[in-house]
Amino acid sequence: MQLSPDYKKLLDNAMERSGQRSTKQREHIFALILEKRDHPTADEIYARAKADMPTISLATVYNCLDALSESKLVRQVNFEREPTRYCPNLKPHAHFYCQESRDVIDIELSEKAVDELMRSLPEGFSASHVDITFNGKRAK
Amino acid sequence: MQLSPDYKKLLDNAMERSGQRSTKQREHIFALILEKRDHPTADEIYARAKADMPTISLATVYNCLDALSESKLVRQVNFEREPTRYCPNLKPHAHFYCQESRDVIDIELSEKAVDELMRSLPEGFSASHVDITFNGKRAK
DNA sequence: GACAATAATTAGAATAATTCCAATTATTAT
DNA sequence: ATAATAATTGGAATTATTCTAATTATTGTC
Repeated sequence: MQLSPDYKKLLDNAMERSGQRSTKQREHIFALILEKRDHPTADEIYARAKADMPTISLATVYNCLDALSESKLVRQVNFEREPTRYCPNLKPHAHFYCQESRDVIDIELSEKAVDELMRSLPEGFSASHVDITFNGKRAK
Repeated sequence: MQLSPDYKKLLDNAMERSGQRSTKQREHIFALILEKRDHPTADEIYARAKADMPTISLATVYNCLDALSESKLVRQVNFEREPTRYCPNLKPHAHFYCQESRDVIDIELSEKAVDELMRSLPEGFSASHVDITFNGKRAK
């Protein structure tokens, strides 16, 4: 699990911007999430992380995920009564949650759709981001 | 806490449709959620429920909330690392989550916005419902 | 209205997800 | 190299939710 120079720089900058440090563990977790973009939970990330970094602790995984979320390199995604999942797709997008398989799929959104949605916000509300989850089944 | 005849009928029908029974506890919980529409958690609902029904148990609260969710009388709403909250607003709407106060406010959506969003779903995906959460701050 | 069948309720134990803690180690700035 | 600060670690603690087994309520049938 190796972070490309570009992503390494992205991480370093993001950590700096948010007043946090860029550590081996944070690099490793970030690389891991970027590698297999399947919206893993903290536990799954912990399991994967230990393969290359056997001494990492679950508390550190949570800490790294917090650091990455805070600096906006990953997004937290929540589904009904499921543990939080993590997503490194930084483009505006929605999630489709398949109620059968529990798989999560990124759904691209048109600018128009996002615009129209933002227009729904009344005066006095300002949103930093909007989470959109489609719930349903994927046709076979 | 008394359910109006109309809502009582709504509950009875919904329970019947979903093959569940209409009980005192379910009525009480439903009435409670309808009364103060502030998106309470299961714990908050438990606390409120005990005022009029001191012997109700937390397990029953969860059971009632499941029954109500299953029959589509209330919606479950999830925010980042917060316990599930419950919402009795059945009209299509989004939620605004104020990151300062942790308040949740219902946001009405235009048909156009919902349409445009639904159009974003590629072939082969069919959504039964879509959850939309704006995250941000409410201007003073 | 009594009865059997079934489902819901209850209290408490169990589990799952996340956070906290105090000691150690790593990173950063000087 | 040093001091200051932040991150990591393992384990304990906490929080949210689910499970369990015994009791009670509801429903449909006679």
